[in-house]
Amino acid sequence: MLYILEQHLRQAVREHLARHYPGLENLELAVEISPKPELGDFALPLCFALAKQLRRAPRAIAQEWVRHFALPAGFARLELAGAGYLNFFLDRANLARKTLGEIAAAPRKQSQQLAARFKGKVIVEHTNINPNKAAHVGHLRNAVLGDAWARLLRYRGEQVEVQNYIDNTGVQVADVVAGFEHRNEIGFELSLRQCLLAGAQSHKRENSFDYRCWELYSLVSRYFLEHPEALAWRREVLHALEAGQAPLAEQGELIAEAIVAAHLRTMARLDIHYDALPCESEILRLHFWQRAFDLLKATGAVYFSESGKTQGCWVMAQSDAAAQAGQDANEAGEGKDEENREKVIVRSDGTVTYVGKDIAYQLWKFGLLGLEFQYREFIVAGLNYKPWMTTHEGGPTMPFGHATAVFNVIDSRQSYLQNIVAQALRALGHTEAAERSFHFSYEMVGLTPRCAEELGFTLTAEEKARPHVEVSGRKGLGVKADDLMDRLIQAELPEIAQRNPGLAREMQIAAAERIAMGALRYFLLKFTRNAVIAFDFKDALSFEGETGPYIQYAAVRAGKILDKAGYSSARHPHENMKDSAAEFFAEDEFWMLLHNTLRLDSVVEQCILSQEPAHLAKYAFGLAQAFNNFYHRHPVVQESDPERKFMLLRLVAQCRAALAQALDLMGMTVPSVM
RNA sequence: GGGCGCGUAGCUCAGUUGGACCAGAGCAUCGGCCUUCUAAGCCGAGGGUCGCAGGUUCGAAUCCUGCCGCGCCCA
Repeated sequence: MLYILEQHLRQAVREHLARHYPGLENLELAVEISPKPELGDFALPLCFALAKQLRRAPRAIAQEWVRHFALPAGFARLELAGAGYLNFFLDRANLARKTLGEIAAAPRKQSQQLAARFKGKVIVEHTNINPNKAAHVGHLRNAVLGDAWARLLRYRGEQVEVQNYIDNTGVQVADVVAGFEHRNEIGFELSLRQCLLAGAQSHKRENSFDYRCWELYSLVSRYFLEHPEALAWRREVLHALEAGQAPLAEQGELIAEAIVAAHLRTMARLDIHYDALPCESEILRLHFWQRAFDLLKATGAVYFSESGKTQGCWVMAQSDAAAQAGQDANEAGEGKDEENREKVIVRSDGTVTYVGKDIAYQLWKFGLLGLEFQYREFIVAGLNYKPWMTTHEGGPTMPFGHATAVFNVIDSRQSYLQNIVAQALRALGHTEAAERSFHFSYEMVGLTPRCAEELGFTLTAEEKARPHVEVSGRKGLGVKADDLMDRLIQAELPEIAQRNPGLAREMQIAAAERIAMGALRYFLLKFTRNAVIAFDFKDALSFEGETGPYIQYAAVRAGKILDKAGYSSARHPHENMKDSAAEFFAEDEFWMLLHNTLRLDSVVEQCILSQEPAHLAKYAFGLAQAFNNFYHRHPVVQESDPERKFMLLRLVAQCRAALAQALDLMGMTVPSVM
């Protein structure tokens, strides 16, 4: 609600500017939430900017505003404060009557106030884990960020499609195929068949197929380091994968599918789902790449290199300035800096690089390739939904792709490659698509040296001195996603059992899972995207302070009060508030709390504009803090004045709803008990 | 060599497009609060030359320049 009021205020201010300060109506408008109730609800430092333009004292200008500005509906008054601040006060009682209960009891998937910005479909691509080993905590950050982003966009009213790209013909899968083929040399005891069977039959984590492959992958990687001649295995497998040659290609498919299934189950534990699973194998076999290559050649975006290091390769002209700035590729390339570089797209042996395939994929996402995938339902045991996976064996086409905007959730190390993809779109004349290709980048998750050692790895003195060490699938160094979730649940279960001894075991487990997943998701969302997370079990396993459970706890407490008081919004309709609202919300404490709950849409908008879900995390925590504070000061159920008690209950209901909504946007749920 | 990001309390991090009391939160430390709607909580205390040096501005943690340190990417 505050979002709409803010928009109305902006509109009114603009009109006032146009009428009384012609030529200045396009001045940037900063609208702030006032820090204290005495200073109103919104604050505008506008007069300082006007003072600069008009060369007059800001206070004098502010006085003119106080005299002449016509307040929009919902506002009570305007005051001048400080050296020239304009403080706007809302009509509290009026707003309370309108807004209490505005946030529905059950979380909404879409805001009533916010409208979509993009004209068509928005694709969010995230997760994208190489299907050759178990997911680790770094992958979790990607998926949790991507999922929260998709939820925010949907709430904003966007039509969102979530894709998870499967690189099933790459080096990483090849290495695992080679590992199984040569398991005797590298010292791995089980065959592919045995691993698959054991994984299907056993419930033990260590027997699961993705865990076995994690182990195998690090074994084979180490073997390659010690026996470089063995890299011939990889080349052989890679070739077979790209050509679709049995039996190696079949093994690759088997492995990749089993691992993708595992990843989907892992992510489903966090309530993360995907609409489509486009596979690299289809990019190749359905000749997506060939089409993209033809387009790139026809426009001269890529050319055959006749000499130098890149001789025999198809390359794309590339200058650092262009790659980094993105926009002005041509200008930068022709500047003084002659040092243009060439990015290899097709190697001299005819194989296409990852970027090449990525260009084809990106073109397809925008519907600019002129080719479509075929799909099959990807059925996974124990999964509560069926995503569509691309296939080369025939199947229906689906209305995937054809987006007007694309967000690629990929860590910041790949920003160079992402820029090349955007540059390729531009070179093909698709400037709009290039501008609507967003690299939703984030920093990696590293491990604190202490954490790495806890996992049984010995570090060099140099590594120990670093703030964090990099997770490495090749080294097998990392915290597996399922392990982490298991540990969180394991830590939580005794806690919930102790607090709710009478509760049925299944209910205890369900609550423990919700809390554990909430803790994990919040932990990964509270950092801003460009902060490196130095992972440590101590912080990640915490349930106190700035954590997901803290927020869930506040929501559960609020629910408990409402239950105890037998409150339902149906029994106490808001129209009946009458004058009690004015009296009640004259108290700053209550007003500030209501005000806080009404900020949700503004916060979502801020998240969208800055592409930063962490703002929502901070907001939810702050709201939980405010509610806890209120909770301790006001024993609602004991309140003797019935009119006041109803007002308190309405406020509690409002807080509960706002907390639940904020949690839902982060992919978290409110447990039934805590 | 080029590019991107970071540097804020002992530790981990926030800090909207520069703005109101010359900085906030969590953790950790210390001290209080459970016969009351759950103490996963609340209240309080200590703790910061916002990396350093200049500049722009009525006003800078925030913008510009240079330097130092760390991380990542490209060649």
